[in-house]
Amino acid sequence: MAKEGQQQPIDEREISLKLLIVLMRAAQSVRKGIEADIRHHGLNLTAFSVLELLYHKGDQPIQQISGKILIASSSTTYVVDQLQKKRLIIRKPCPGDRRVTFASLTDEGRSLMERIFPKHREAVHALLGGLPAEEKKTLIDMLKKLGLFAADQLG
Amino acid sequence: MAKEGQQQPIDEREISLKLLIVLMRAAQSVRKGIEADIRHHGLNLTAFSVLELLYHKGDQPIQQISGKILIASSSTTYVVDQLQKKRLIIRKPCPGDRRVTFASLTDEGRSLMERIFPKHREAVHALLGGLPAEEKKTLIDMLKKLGLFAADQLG
DNA sequence: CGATAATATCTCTATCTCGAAATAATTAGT
DNA sequence: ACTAATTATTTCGAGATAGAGATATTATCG
Repeated sequence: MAKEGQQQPIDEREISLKLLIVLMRAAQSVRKGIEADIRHHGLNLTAFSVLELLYHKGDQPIQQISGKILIASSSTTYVVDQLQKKRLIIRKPCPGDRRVTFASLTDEGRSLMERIFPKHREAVHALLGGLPAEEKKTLIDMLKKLGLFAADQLG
Repeated sequence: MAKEGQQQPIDEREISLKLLIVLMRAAQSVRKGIEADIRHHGLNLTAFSVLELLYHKGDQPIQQISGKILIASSSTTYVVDQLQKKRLIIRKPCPGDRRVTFASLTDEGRSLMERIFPKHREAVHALLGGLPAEEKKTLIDMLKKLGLFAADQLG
C-alpha cells in the first residue's frame, strides 16, 4: 500500500480549513494594526512597503517592486506615481535596458524613512506581543514553508 | 530595575519585523490562491465568506457579518446588496429590534454552497499542503494567540 | 416622561486594486 | 537582418473597501 492510504481524510481537510480561517484572521488583524500606525504618517501600507523596500534594498526596477510586494504591475505604476507626486521617490531610466525604469528614494524620502522607521519597528513589536521570541521563530519557519508552497501553486 | 531591563531589544524587534513580513506574504499567497479558486464560481472572497458564514452558522445580523469577517459596515452593505441581486441571500427584518436586519441564505444560495463547498475544501487542503497536519495544529494555536492579541490592540 | 447616548444600517465619496489591452524595447529563431 | 516572441511599463475601466456622516431605532438616566 502507498503511504498507508487515507487515515482521516475529513479531519485533515477540516484542519486545513481551520488553519485558513485562523491565518486570514490573524493576518487581517495585524495588517489593520499596522495600517493604523502607518496612516499617522500619511501613508498606506502599500506605499510604505515600497519605501521600505527601497530604503533597505536600494533602487529597484518597477517590475521587481511588483514581485516583491505581491501587487499587480498596474498597481505598482499607481503607487509609484503617488510617491513621486509626494516627492518621496523618483523614476530613473535604466541605461542598459530602455524598457526598465528604476524607482529611487529622494533625499526627502530617505529622511522620512529614517524618521518613521524606528517608530514603525516599535509598533510592529508591540502589535506582535502575543508570542514570545522563541515561538515567533517557530512561526516564521512554518509560515515560510506554508507561504512558499502556496506561492508555487499559483504558477 | 523593572523586568530585568532590555536584554536583546534590537534582536527581538528584528524577529518581529521578520515575522510581520513572513505572515503578510504567506497570507497573501494563500489568499490569492483561494481567490483564484473561488472566482471560478463567480464569487470573490468576501462574498464567499459571507455565504460560508450563513451556510455554517445560520442567519446573521448584518452587523455580526461585519465583525466576523472583519470588514467595514459599509462594505457589508455593499456585499449583501450584491448577493441579494444574485438571489443567493435575502434580507429579513428582525421582529424584536427594528434596527436589525438579518441576512439569510435562499434555497438557491444554499444549493450553491452545497455544490461548491466540497470543491473549496479540497482546494484549500491542496493549497496548504506545505505542512503536515501536526504542524498545522501548532500553527493554528500560535496564530490564534497572535491574532487575538493583535485584535485586542485595535480597540 | 424626556433628553441624550448608543446601536444598526445605509449613503456617498475617495481611494485602492486588479485585469486586459496598448505601447515600447529587447531577445530569439531562422 | 527580419520576423516573432518575450519583457517592462503604462493606460483604462470595473469592482471593492474604507470612512464620515445621515437616518432610524432602542437603551439609559435624570
